[in-house]
Amino acid sequence: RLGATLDYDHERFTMDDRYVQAVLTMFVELYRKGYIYRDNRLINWCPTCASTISDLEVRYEHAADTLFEVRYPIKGTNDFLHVATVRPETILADTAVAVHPNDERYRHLVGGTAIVPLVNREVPIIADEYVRTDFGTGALKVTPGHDPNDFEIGRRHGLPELAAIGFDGRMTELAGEFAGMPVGEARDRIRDALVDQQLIANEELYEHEVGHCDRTGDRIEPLISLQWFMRMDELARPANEAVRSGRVRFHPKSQENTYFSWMDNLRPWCISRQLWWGHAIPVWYCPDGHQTVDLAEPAACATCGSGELERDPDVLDTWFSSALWPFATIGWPQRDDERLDRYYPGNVLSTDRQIINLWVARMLMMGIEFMGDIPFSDVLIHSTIYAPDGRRMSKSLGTGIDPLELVDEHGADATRYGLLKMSSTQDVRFDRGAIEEGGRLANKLWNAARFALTKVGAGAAAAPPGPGAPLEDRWIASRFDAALTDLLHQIERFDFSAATKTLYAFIWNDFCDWYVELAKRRPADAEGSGVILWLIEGILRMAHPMLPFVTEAIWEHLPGERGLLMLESYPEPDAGRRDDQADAAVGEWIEFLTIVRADPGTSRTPPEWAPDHFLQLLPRRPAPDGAAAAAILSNLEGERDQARQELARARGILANEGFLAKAPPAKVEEEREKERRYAARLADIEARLAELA
RNA sequence: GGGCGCAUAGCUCAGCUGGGAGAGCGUCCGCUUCACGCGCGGAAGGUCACAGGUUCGAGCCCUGUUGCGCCCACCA
Repeated sequence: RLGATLDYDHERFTMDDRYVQAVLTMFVELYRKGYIYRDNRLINWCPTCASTISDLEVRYEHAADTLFEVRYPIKGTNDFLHVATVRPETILADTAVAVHPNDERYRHLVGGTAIVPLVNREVPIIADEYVRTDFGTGALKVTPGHDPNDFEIGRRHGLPELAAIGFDGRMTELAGEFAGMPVGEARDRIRDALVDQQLIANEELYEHEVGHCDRTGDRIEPLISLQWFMRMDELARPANEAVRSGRVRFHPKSQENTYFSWMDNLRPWCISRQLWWGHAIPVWYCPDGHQTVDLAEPAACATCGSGELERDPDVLDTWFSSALWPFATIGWPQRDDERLDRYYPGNVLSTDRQIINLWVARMLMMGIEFMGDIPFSDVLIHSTIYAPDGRRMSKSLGTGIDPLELVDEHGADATRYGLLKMSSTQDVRFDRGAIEEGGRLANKLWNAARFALTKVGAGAAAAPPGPGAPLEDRWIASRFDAALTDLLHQIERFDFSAATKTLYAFIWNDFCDWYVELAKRRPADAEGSGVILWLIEGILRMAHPMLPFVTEAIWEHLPGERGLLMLESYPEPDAGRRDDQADAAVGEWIEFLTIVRADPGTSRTPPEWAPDHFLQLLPRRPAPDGAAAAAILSNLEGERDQARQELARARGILANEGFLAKAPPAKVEEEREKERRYAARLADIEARLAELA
């Protein structure tokens, strides 16, 4: 509906057989290279999804919790070690208490034993650099099973990884009398129990950020689980380098920050998901727990030969399969598709910054790994469009706008133009006015072109203006080349908003307001009609990518046999069309006519060279009645005041010795010239005022 | 907590390496001018968030303040 020129013969769906094969191939190869492995790790668990979710799908939200200061008895003494926690329910899974190695307050306790309250488990008191001496009491309870930091500490010290909370969001058998309770309830009950035993030294309000599931909004439960992971550090290095060296460029460049800040701190990627829908993980297990990784179901276990195999029930994170989109869609891993050579690497990837890390970074890594080259050289991060009131567009808020409705209401060309005009290096609010502008421009072009074509004689052949062509013909050819040059630069810079402005100004102002108005008043002649045809062809080619439908429709009306405009080549700039003399002359005429239109009583006279059809644009002199005379007087007085202000400004600047001494000479001369000009104009106006008086 | 960005005409936004504030829409005043009233001509409208600083000169550079947005982050 938008007129996008896509290759509909090659649609690809992520679950197509060939695409599935590509995904499995990637998994198996990465596994064999040692990047993919299975491990017990702390993962982000969403209780409602009943699945792991990736770090990038965790949304942090503000939460007001209670920070408890809990007393842990120190074995063999009557002393207590105080630790701070917001999650007393995880006490049941504590396997150590940690302090900072340099913390004088606790140094004598390191190596000793603390007793975990309620469960009376004896755990070591350890020293770890991670602990902050200035937070809480400076002593940290270590719960490897339920906290990411603690998990790391636990791995460093070889601590057991216990689970007091299960995948159903309830307390496990480990929790003893609290087993089976939902986490929230358990927290209250455990707090009460601690109070009973006088083990809570303090409670205070604590505000912090807590992870929630991006989809369900559930509070994320960090749990230990056996999952598939992918090691990222080695894969990231060349992808990082590709952007660092400029082989891959982000537009705008500032978006590279997003990329680097993530790429420089990559952690293993948990790629398995406990979902019903997705690419199945190509791993089979035998009763003894050996795993066999292969593209298709193997006949027997690769380790023990057992024929009783069960497939891994998990599926892959959706972004795993997305990472190979640039090459798996055109034939990889088979090499039988010529498009693979022809279209890889591509050039521009256009996307939203939300998925720079989820998708762009991973396509770069996988492209380099499997194709040996970057998948694209330029990453265009386009604007995110917000609703007119500044809120995010979303279904639940009802703030979304359906592009198809826009196409119905304003047309596809208008919608394309409007979106291009709205585009920016930063986020924008949806502006229906931009789309309406596109609609008006399409309408204007349609009318102007059809009218101009009536001036083209039968059998005329498109030809650019020669040296002896009428002034306006040489002028418009010069302007066309300037506009085309600007437009190409703007498109190259991905500055589509500026490009719409260039196109609009050329079509509406130069072509319609001035050229057509001049051309239609001149006597018809065959030579000129070839120029008009040449010009219209050029304009249609130039505007076609932005306004494909209306330009194609006009193209159809051009004389002669022709194919589709969309198959024509794009026009190329030609400095030979530039004409300084025509630019200056018509420029002078436009300036003159603008002044005359604003003040029909002006004493200014048209330039001597102005031909007859130029003069026809002059406004008719107003009848010399009283009202008109008063209007002229008032206009003149306005002009006089303005000239006085300008003169005073120029003189003020020239009176500044610092300016005379330090400003560039050209600048100083510019101001002197202004002083002369406005002094002359002021004298002229005052003379006319005296005359009227 | 760290980082990035934005505050310019009633509205949506442009303003490149610092030299007299722009566009479109909206508003107001005129127009049956042989393409278009989705049009033509004209006009009004801005202490460029605030406070300092650098400079002959700042919307643009520096510092700070206020308000808003986004990204990243494992401080109990």
